[in-house]
Amino acid sequence: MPARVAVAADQDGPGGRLQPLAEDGTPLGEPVRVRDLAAAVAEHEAAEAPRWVWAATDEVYGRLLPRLPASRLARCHDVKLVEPLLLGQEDRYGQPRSLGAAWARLHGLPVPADLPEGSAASDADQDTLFAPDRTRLPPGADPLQALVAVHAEQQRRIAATAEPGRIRLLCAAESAGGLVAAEMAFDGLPWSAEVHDQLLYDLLGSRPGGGGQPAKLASLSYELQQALGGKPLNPDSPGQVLRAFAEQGISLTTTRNWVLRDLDHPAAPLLLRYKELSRIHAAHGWAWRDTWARDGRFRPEYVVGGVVSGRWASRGGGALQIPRILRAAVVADPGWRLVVADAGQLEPRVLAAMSNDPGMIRAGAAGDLYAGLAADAFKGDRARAKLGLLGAMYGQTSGETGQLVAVLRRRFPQAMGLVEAAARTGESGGVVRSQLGRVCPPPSASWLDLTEGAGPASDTGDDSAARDTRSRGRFTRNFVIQASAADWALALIAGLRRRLAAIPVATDGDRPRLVFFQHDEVIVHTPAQLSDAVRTAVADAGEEARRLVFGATPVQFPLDTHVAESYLDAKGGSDDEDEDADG
DNA sequence: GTCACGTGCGCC
DNA sequence: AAAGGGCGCACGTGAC
Repeated sequence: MPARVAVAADQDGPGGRLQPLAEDGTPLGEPVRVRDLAAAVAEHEAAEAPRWVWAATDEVYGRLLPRLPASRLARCHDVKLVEPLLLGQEDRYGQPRSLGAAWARLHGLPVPADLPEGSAASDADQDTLFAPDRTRLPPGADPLQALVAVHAEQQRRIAATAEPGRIRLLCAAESAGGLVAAEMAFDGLPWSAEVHDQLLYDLLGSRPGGGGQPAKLASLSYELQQALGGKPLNPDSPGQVLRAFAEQGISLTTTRNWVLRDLDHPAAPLLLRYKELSRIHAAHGWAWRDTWARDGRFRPEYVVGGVVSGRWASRGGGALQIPRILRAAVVADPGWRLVVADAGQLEPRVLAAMSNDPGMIRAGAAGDLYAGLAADAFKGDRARAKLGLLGAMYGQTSGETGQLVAVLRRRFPQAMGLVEAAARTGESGGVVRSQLGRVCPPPSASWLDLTEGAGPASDTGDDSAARDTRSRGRFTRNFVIQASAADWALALIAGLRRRLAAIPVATDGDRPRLVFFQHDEVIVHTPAQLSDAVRTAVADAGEEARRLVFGATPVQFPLDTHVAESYLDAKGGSDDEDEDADG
């Protein structure tokens, strides 16, 4: 029985070719041509559940999904997701990642650039040197043979890394993320047009015809204009707003919210309200829904590995920035529930686990890590403890927060030592890694030019070289935490996906589905009667992720899990998810 | 008209 | 007090 099977779909039509492989990528027998690729894949899956090997999950699996049984596929190896992880291991960061690029490198041929993500391949691919699909193979190359060769090479490269076990896990987790992303795009997030409409009506008034301005915005805009002297004013133009305030004798340098909140002038609250509503109208209004949330599902596109830290990015619809107020529109189907789980205080817990700092471990053991920190070092002032710790992880050094960081440095030397070592590595031009070994990008050539000889210790002032150096330090400081949190989250969704698939269901259509993932939070859409099974799956997956990524750490990564009909209800009224631990 | 950029704000 | 990391998106602005 093959451990793996490589898949190449035909350019058009439902057929394709399969090549059984040994675990190390060696072909077992001859490739098999099939007329119905989805049926053949489903048959293999039922028989032996191999790890599927393909050029890119979003394309191959995305096309198979509609024709696969509801049980879908368990595991894959995504060559295009794995390639940049391995390039990072080999000090070759940033090279093109397509199958064609990897194949060209393997053969010492000119390497094709990656196509811009999201563009239709046929549009962007004006040159005729490479395939019209996104594999970027030259026309002479056989896609299946190229896939088999590149995959075997990737397996060899994984084995050649310093810690093959970790990198193998990282590659598997990233590939599993590809499966999840494709399925979430396919299944969509349940979205109630009725609730969304009601929200928009309450906030903005009736939907304007012809894309005009909603009534509430028009009247706010008029009131604002009157409050600022009565001259015509576009509230969306920061320049005009600043000039209008100046004419009222108020000198501002920016119109940011935090400035306006402290401003004692009748125009300030009007402008704040205008900004709030106009943003909802522009970013998540009727036009947004027409485009992204049709037929009861919000279907964004997720970009696995779209952030260098391993976080996902999204393309279109702002999937990872759904405003809190609109979460009321995320509503389960009748008879179904949303199981919403978020990992509270994930990043400080990651820091505690990575650094093994005894004080931080103690602080987290009681449940609320910030409160524990506060009891230990800030006379119980939780807000200051939280501010200080976030400052330490983000690189804040100035102002009051800088002093809080100094307190933390004395009380939690191991934890602070870890982030500060990461910062120093970055400042001196080095790279840092996540817990599973994801490598951060090296500094750019221009960074090296600019900062040459201008080490942070030799700061002569606030010249741009020193600023760039510090900025690089903040980036690497944060990278070790953010990227390791992403490691954990990927392991979480991979394990959760596997457990959800194992939950027995009455009928095929009634399966729990992972429908949302946002850095440290997941939503599962499930038949109501399976809610408890899903809760268990979430908790078990979190525990498994902890063990896989952090080994024997005593640090817990508790998942705050709620079952509800709407996302808003599940999240409660807290305006700070870190505070959820309080109640 | 398109494009790149800056501003500002949503999320983590 | 406003020199904290990572994103995506809409808008205004200025260059072409």
